[in-house]
Amino acid sequence: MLNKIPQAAVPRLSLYYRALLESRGKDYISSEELSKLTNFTAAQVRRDLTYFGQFGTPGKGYAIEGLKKAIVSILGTDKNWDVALVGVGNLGTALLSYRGFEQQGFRVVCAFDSDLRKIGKTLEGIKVQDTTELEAAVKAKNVQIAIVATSAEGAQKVVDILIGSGVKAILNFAPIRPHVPPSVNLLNIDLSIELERLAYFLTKSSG
Amino acid sequence: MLNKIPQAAVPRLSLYYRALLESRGKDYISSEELSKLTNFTAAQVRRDLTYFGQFGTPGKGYAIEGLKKAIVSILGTDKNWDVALVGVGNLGTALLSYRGFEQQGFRVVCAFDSDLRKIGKTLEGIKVQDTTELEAAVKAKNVQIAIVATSAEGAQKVVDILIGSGVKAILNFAPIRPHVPPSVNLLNIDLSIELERLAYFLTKSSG
DNA sequence: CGCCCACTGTTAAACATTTCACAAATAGCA
DNA sequence: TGCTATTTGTGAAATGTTTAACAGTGGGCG
Repeated sequence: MLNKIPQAAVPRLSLYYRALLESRGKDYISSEELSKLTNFTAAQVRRDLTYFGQFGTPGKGYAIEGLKKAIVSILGTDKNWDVALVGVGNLGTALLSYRGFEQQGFRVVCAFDSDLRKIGKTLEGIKVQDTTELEAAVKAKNVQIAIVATSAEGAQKVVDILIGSGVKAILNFAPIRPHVPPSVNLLNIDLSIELERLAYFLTKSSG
Repeated sequence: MLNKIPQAAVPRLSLYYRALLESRGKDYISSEELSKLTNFTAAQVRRDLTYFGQFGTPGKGYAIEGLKKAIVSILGTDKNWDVALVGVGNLGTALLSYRGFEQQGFRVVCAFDSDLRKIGKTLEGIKVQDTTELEAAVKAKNVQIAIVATSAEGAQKVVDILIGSGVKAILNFAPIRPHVPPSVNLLNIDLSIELERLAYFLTKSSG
């Protein structure tokens, strides 16, 4: 397997997993069936799966339980990850109460804000700390993942501190593209840009 | 201009625009300078811009104000868009109070939920209506854009109603991939999948 | 006006991803 | 065991995107 894995194959793997969850009551599923459930082509399903290994049985298809276990192990969602949350505004608070985190093995273990009115409050069982304590706390707890939900202004500084504290992956909601070294995994969720994409599509199709 | 525009070029256009906002005090900017501000290559900057037209002056670069106006017009963020919000849970509420919407010409004009405890409440000046009123309200106000922030369970049904009511673009936060006809623009922001991508990157790099 | 310089716009090449088509492999059955 | 029906896994082709290289264009200046 010298082939490099296309970035886009990883989220598709997640979608295959979801489709498998809906396929109760059967032992095997074919790439054809998986393609119908996910709206990808059968060829792509097979190709994608072979990027990560060989999971199928010719003539039968993929053993559903085995494939589910394989995907969970590839994605790493069978492990537990401690997460630091920086920025407890509207979005940060919503993320704190998002139930999906724990289902995927993510546990928010500390939260930070620079707003004095928020520091000291307890949300979802987590006490909000001053951002000045960020580095010490992240190092002490050996946190590897951080979620940045601050304003654009503070975000790069927060990211720098996080990286200096040993964080290896960042999910960034602030509307900037922070600079990070290649060793750090950065994923941007940028609402402004998604809105502009929508506006573009609408403008194009409706004049 | 027979070339088709790569999907990924549109969000890059948004990022170029952001860089231009930071470039006060100059009249012209070169593709080289833009590339440094955005971390793309200069060739890509030029290529991307020509997908949408010819904006530069050889020997000088791009007129900043003119390019800003052009991008705004291409993206359609100079227009005003009325938006319907479905699902006023933690995330929906956070989105309602997100200030970025109005800056980009998006105005949430109605909000819906099926939870009786939320219906009738007023959030950010918007009175939450029962989801049963969705179709009538969207038709009456001729809303073209909807944000879906419901749970996975209700999402497809909500999307069907929205499309039946004339909505042309949907920003979906629910963790499913709704089926929509090709005429409708669907954009998924899927937190679960982003988390799994992060987990994958971490698993790969740290064993 | 004509030359030079800086920079764009574009053609061609490189690279990446997806689709196609089929050989190889397994299960099931006689 | 040998044959057939399925369905995988994968080379090769098609498609799509990015990068590289440079011809052409406009502006500034003598």
